[in-house]
Amino acid sequence: MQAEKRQKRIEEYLQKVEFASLDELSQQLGASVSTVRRDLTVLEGAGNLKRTHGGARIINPRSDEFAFAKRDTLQLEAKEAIGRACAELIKPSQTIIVDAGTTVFHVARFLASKTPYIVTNSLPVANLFAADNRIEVVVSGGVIYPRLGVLVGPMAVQAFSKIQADVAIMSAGGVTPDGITNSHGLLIDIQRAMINSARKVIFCFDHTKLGRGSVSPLCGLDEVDTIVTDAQAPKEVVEELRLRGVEVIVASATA
Amino acid sequence: MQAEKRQKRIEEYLQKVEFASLDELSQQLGASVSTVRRDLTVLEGAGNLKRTHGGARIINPRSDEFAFAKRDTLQLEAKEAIGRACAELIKPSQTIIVDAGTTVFHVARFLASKTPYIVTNSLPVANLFAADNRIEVVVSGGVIYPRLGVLVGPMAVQAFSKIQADVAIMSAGGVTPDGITNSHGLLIDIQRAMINSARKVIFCFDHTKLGRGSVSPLCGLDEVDTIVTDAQAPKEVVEELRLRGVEVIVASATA
DNA sequence: GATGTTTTTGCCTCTTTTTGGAAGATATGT
DNA sequence: ACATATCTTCCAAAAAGAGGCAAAAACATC
Repeated sequence: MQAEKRQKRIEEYLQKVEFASLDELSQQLGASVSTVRRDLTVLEGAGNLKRTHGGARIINPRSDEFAFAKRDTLQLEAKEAIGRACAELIKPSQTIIVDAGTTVFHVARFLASKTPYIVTNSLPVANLFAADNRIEVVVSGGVIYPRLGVLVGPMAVQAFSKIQADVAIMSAGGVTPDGITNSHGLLIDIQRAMINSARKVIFCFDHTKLGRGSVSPLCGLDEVDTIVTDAQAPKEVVEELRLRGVEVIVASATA
Repeated sequence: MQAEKRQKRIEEYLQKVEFASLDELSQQLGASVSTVRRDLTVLEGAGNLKRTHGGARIINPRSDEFAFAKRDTLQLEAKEAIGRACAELIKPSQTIIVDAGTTVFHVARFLASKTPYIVTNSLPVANLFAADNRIEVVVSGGVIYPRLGVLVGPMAVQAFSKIQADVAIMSAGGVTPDGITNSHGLLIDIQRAMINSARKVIFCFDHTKLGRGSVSPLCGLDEVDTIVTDAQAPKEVVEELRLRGVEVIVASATA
């Protein structure tokens, strides 16, 4: 792996765990301890890290598990596969609600060819289509939730309550047979408004989220029409979801 | 495959993943590593890439910004001077309406230190502060007007009608002793709402806009408190504006 | 359509950089 | 103070870059 890539992954990893030992990092990156040591020296010079005995600590801990990393190389293929598969479910010229979150962002990337009418509260998604004058994009109002680039608050809720859409493409913290959960309470109201305003509800989950629960309940499976996930999804969870009447699409990672 | 096409694809690919190794690119393009190496040398010369050992990285990872922010080197110094001068008029923690447009965008760049509370309908401005969790930014809803990255339509008008701000920082197509005019009819309703909601109205005009008229009238000079312009502004127009009771600040281009 | 020229491409070799490990020095905890 | 763990420094191996060269492709000319 290349030095830059490795160093970026060190930063990303530390962003999540705040502190990591050299062995841990070495294992995480598949590089030797010496190499990690050298990388840390460089990164410390850049100022984002602080080395400690036996490891490193992030200087500015913004440990937000959902932080939107635009260049989220982690599981990029899986997310692209999900994006492609989910975009295929959309018919041309439909009105589509697009949720925030990295997984849904990757869906949006494949939507352009459908010339959809898009309603979103995600700044990254809005930016994606902003320069494209074939596509009409409505941005909900709201307060920017930093790092995520989502618009939240009553303005956002109201914006989604007032509309009618063909499809809502959404994501959340986790899904179990008991329903879908999310960790950000602020988002729940908005997502509920999205679900209520859409005739069809599609959720996108990468495999790490299947079978996983999160803090706040968002909705039951009966409110979900389709779930799109990637090929590494545990089969038993997929089966369980299908038994509950949800259409589950497993996207294969073909290029 | 042709060199140009290949190089374009390299850029596109790097746009997605930020870094890529030579092997990765070679495989992605179906060309040999040597060829990719040569392409990267060319692209690096063009300035969009930076080569690293074993791969390459895009130079400007914030490519989601709008075209205007980058290619706007025209009168960059003048606009920066205006931006700095205008930002000085703002007191810490004020509520500020920030209009769309390149000139105002440059003001926004200097606002961060005032930790203002910002309300805007400009996506570029929203993006500017999206990652900064010290600053609260409210985005008006609306339909994206492509190319400019402005949110327009009734949602936007309503958003500004409902609020109360300390200052509105605005821009328009031109200003004459008869008043301020703008070319985009869609924007007029929104700008009028901004003016009505703000206790103090500041307009920023680079010198090319002084004394120039545009299509639709926006407001009279009596509704404007302050105009900020750059050092190349024609003196007679500045005088004329001052005679009509407007405070005119001429920003000097000092770094 | 054939032929000669120019450009591009892929491979080879040589040099430079990076990597992983080992040995000794330094720090940490009991 | 001792044992252990961690850091620094150095070196050989591996990976990557640079430049040269011949084959292939593209281009131009007739």
